[in-house]
Amino acid sequence: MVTAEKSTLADYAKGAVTKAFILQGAIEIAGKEGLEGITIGNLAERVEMSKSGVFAHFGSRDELLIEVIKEYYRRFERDVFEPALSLPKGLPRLRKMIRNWIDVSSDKNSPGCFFISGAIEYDDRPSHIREELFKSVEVWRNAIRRAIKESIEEGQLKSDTNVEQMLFQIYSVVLGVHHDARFLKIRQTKEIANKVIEALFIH
Amino acid sequence: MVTAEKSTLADYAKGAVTKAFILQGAIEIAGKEGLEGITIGNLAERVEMSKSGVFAHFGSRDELLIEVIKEYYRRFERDVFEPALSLPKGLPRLRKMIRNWIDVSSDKNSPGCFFISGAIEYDDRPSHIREELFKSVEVWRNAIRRAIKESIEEGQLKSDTNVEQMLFQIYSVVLGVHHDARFLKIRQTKEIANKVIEALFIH
DNA sequence: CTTAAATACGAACGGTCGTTTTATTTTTAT
DNA sequence: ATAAAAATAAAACGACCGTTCGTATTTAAG
Repeated sequence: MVTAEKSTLADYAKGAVTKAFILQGAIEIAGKEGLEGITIGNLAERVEMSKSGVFAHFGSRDELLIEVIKEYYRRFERDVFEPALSLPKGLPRLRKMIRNWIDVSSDKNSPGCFFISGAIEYDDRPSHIREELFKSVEVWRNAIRRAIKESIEEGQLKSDTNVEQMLFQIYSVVLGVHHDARFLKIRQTKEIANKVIEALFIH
Repeated sequence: MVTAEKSTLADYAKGAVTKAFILQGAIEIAGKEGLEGITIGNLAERVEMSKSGVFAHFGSRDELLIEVIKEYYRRFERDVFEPALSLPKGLPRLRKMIRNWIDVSSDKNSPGCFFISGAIEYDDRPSHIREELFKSVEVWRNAIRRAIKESIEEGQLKSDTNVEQMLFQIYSVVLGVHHDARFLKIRQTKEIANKVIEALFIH
């Protein structure tokens, strides 16, 4: 028998494939019910496995949630950050980052931005989950900081621009988008938000 | 016997006093764990009553949460809105409303703003609780709208001010305050926020 | 003072929670 | 093909969930 099939994608650990499938289900649940809405039970039901089967992949619910956050972070990087890298440093790239972020945060068919919903869920609850979330958020905030600074260096933002204040304003607008689009279900949210962002860059 | 003690505050239904005490405990729990963090069990423990004793005052957990939201709304009105009414119509009053709101949202010793945390908790979950929350938020947003319009009428804001955009910007800033102060625990959040608000009123 | 109503309690219900243990099946490597 | 290892399942655990019921206690009214 020719056993020369060495390392296709499929035989690269059957467990890893299942795990990815479970994480996908978990992200979908968290999109509707929040990270705290993920339970071993409803997740097992969604992926059509036994509770113990799901559980065995993670060892604890905390570890499961941490892996969910890590996976979400990877997707966020892929969908929001990396596509902006094809644009030139400075304002074009910063604009694209924000626009992608707004799209993710307002799209009712995506799970929403876990950085935002998670920040409220783990406001006052010290835990490993909170720490993992905090780490992801900080990486993202640093990416925005860098883009702001590059925009200043390129002469596209005023040289006396307060980076932290600009970051606060950008972050606030996206929080506003998340709120108005998802909770209040206001349709023209994106349009208003884009106007506000543009005004931010003109002054 | 002289039974002429008609209606002091104390004998005005013993049950109402207990109920208020329970709601106070519930608000404290929700401040730390969110509205969904309120359970009959942990609430009963906090107020040192039996589960059934607590339960009897409300008839269902949903009704309990709805009453929590109503009570929170009353306090919000008392602490945030009403104190601003002593200032003249227009920008002074609007400024005070926002300042009070920011104080409530950033103060780590208060339960935080349920309008904000609740909006995320009940993003995608249709329920009576969501409806009650939505109602409260809308009343508050209308109060802000009115104050913005009065500021325009008084000539303190430009006559071509877009009310909905101004509302979006104000709401976004407070969302940012909530986020940065409570999740990120940034200390100078209030200072930055106040600068941003002032900039909003100058242009 | 007596009595009816309001209030609170304790125990139990069926469920779901996260987790553990034991056993079985499926995949992988020799 | 066979043995080792990985993956999944089934069942049960104690804890807590919201809720119900019957009973005791406390309060208010006559």
